[in-house]
Amino acid sequence: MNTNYDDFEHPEVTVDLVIFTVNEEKLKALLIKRAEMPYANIWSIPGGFLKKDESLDNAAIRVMKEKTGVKEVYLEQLYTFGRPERDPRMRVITVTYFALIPWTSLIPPESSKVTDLAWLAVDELPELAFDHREILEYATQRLRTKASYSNIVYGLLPAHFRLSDLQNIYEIIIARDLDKRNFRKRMLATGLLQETGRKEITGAHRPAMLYKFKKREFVLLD
Amino acid sequence: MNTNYDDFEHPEVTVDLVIFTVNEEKLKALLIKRAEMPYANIWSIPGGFLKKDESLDNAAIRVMKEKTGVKEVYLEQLYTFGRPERDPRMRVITVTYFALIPWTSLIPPESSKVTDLAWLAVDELPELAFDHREILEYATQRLRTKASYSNIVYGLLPAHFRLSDLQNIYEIIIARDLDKRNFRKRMLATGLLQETGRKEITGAHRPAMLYKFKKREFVLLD
DNA sequence: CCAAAAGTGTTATTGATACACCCATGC
DNA sequence: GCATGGGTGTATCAATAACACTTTTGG
Repeated sequence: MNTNYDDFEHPEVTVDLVIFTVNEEKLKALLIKRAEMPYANIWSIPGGFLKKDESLDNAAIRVMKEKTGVKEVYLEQLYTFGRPERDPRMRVITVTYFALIPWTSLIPPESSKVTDLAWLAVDELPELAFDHREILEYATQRLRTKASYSNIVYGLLPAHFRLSDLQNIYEIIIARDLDKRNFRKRMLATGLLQETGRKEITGAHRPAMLYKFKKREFVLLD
Repeated sequence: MNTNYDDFEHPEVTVDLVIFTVNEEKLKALLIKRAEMPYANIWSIPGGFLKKDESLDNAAIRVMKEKTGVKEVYLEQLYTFGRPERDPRMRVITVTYFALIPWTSLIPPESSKVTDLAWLAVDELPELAFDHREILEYATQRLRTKASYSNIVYGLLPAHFRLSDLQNIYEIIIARDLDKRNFRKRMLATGLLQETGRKEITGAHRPAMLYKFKKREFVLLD
């Protein structure tokens, strides 16, 4: 390491989050309308400055708590962006995370009447502040890729769900229809699912078996 | 974003690299023996402070140039580590990269007579400074995973190589023997390889066809 | 002619895909 | 009794895994 500190300056470090959910048959991300310059009134992804003595993961957890009412979340570091001109005010390095939360855990759903927080569909995005579009597209890509070979979609589902809910989430994320019989066969064959015996009682049709994932890795908030 | 700067401090940002090569049938990483406290005389991975107006990628490229004589390198951002106590002197966030270079591109092989730079086998590591063991293990894991579903091992091979060289590299990385016929069949079936017609002329045996990868993604240094 | 690495095919198994009808329930 | 979503099996195809001998060369 170089110890000639004169050649260097300390950049700011922020942690920004791409928080996904699925609702109304769409993959959506939580966005915040900025109040101040630069990019006043432009949508941005939630974030905050890294605090002294706070780990990166804890900063991400803090931002999650500040912006959503959820109790647990699937959270994973995504990528670190640091183009010198990405913030016009000063040098800012941002460590980004992506998070998955089930729509059903949002309290109240479509939280309160704040107009500066919104869940927007990732394929119908408005202009975004800074390099947040690049970040969001990178996160979306990662989610799509990872969903195809792992079971992280549990982060988008409530604890108990029907196989048709699970299939629905997959179809929305990978933007392709799946065959019902093959899907169910494959999912049950993984051994990751467990019947929970109970049956839900919604509409005028046969009630479905509810399942849960045997293992889920969440970060607990509080 | 929070604009109350009093709660925050600017951490240092460094870029650290795990530089891999394969030599003597082993996966090795480039390490540097630290001269100064803390961790004086302890091995560490190469790195440096991020400079003003320098992108993260460019910082990684700069460190590569400083420590190796190679002209091109496979380079990919790995993960960002930021535990508050990871450096006893001050708060340091490190953005890590992993790099792959072919042993044959090192000039001179086992560069010069410096004793503070060494290529050490990743499964026989000494004590490492800071959290560098964690970083190196994370990088090794990522290399192993990625090698199993992509063709990034081209970064460890010279431009022209024999199929047996390629198989050898894979076997070293995934630490498992592969069937020669299946391996060759599968590799040729990908369509990523191209015969280069020429035949090498080493020992007392049938000369091998040399191949090259049709596409390789390198960062060029200089 | 011997040593050393290059090169080459077939069979069995496993996983992925395509595809259509009956079931349980509420109204 | 009808509308709604729940639930099930088989046949084909593609990919993977197991397995052993002949060829070309230098010395």
